[in-house]
Amino acid sequence: MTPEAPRPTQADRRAATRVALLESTARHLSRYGYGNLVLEQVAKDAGYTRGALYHQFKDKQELVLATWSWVIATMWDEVIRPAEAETDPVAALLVLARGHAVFCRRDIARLSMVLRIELSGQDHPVGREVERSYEILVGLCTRLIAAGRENGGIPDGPPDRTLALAVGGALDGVVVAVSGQTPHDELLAARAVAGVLGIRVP
Amino acid sequence: MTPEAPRPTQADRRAATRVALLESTARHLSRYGYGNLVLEQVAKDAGYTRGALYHQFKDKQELVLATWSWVIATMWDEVIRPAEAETDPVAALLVLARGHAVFCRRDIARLSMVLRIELSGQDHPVGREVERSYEILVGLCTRLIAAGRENGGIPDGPPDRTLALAVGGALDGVVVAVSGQTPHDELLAARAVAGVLGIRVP
DNA sequence: AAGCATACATACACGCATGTACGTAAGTCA
DNA sequence: TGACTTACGTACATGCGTGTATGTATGCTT
Repeated sequence: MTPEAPRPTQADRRAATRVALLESTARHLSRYGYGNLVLEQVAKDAGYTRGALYHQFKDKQELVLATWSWVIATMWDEVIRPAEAETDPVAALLVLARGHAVFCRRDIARLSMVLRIELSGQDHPVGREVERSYEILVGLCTRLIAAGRENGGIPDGPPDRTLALAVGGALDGVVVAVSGQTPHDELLAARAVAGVLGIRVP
Repeated sequence: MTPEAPRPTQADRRAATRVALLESTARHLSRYGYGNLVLEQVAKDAGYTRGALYHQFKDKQELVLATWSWVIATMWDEVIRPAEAETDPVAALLVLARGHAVFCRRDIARLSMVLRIELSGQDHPVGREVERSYEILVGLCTRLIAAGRENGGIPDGPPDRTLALAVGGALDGVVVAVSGQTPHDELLAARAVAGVLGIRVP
């Protein structure tokens, strides 16, 4: 028995509908992108109307930003943190690859790529936020690659940052292409990353 | 001196306008996708108005389909044909990777990925056509992989087709991520493909 | 050179999605 | 229990993009 009251309070209702709307937004966003996202469909898919949506979120932009933060937070817990726990940089990068593949087995798989593809280079708040998150990830990869090179685990070649961008791209690309094809997705993601890094395939 | 008349005829004008519109469409499509494609911007960027555009193309859909065919034809000549000329399947796949990277140095780099991401799974004529083209490419990769496995050049692992999908995804992902970063793009594309295939990195 | 066709521009009608204003029912607290 | 707030639905206004109808100038034909 949870410490929550058996009879749901208003705050509970609010939170529940919020999560439903965020999940629905993530699904639709990953399928249709930002521009083609239709709020009526989002609300309907969550079991509500646009009224509920506009009651909880100021506008489309805020809804999407909230969804993005929500997804990123989840991804951070399930993918980034385990990778950071590794001591060896190459191991960390491979854990990242496998974790991302597993993380993307959900319906929200393509969300990150869709938003980056659609809004990168645009002067859009959502695009800026997405790029900011991605920049952090690329920074992490860049540092791991630099460490791996000092370590001797990663051979010389293109600049660290270029390599990091390629790692991210290959990873996203593979995962989107074979999304859900358990268990090959994990292996192939790891292989793609290893290949880009120039190390022996695992 | 070309065999063409020095004074441009109407057919010449029409063809020139058509190419200008197709090029502009490819650029805008690759940046904004299909849904966010604004025909007034496309026409303006080509130096015309929507009037010219609707004079040459029935509607938005036909314009995009024409642009797609045009891009695919170019890609076929510059990427697929050279790859098919190789006798060794692994060599062919690596030529494909490098060729795609070079091909995507243009502004139209992300076009294929953008359209696939946005329209795949939709019941959209453009989406169907894009998937059809992509399917041919995946089929080619699948056959090359099967040959490479009989050959002994590619180790066993995930099904041929799954591997082909991963190859395509990794390739697109890398190329979009490091697009234009000559000469690293070529190397990294080849490495990603090799990694996915499970062969020693080139 | 006159008449017709072509290439392109301009102006208008329509649909669709967003955002907002308002209405209603249920929950909360005195 | 009654006043007030919260959660959500409904209805309307606005903007934007597409498609179409019409206008104009230039190139072709006889």
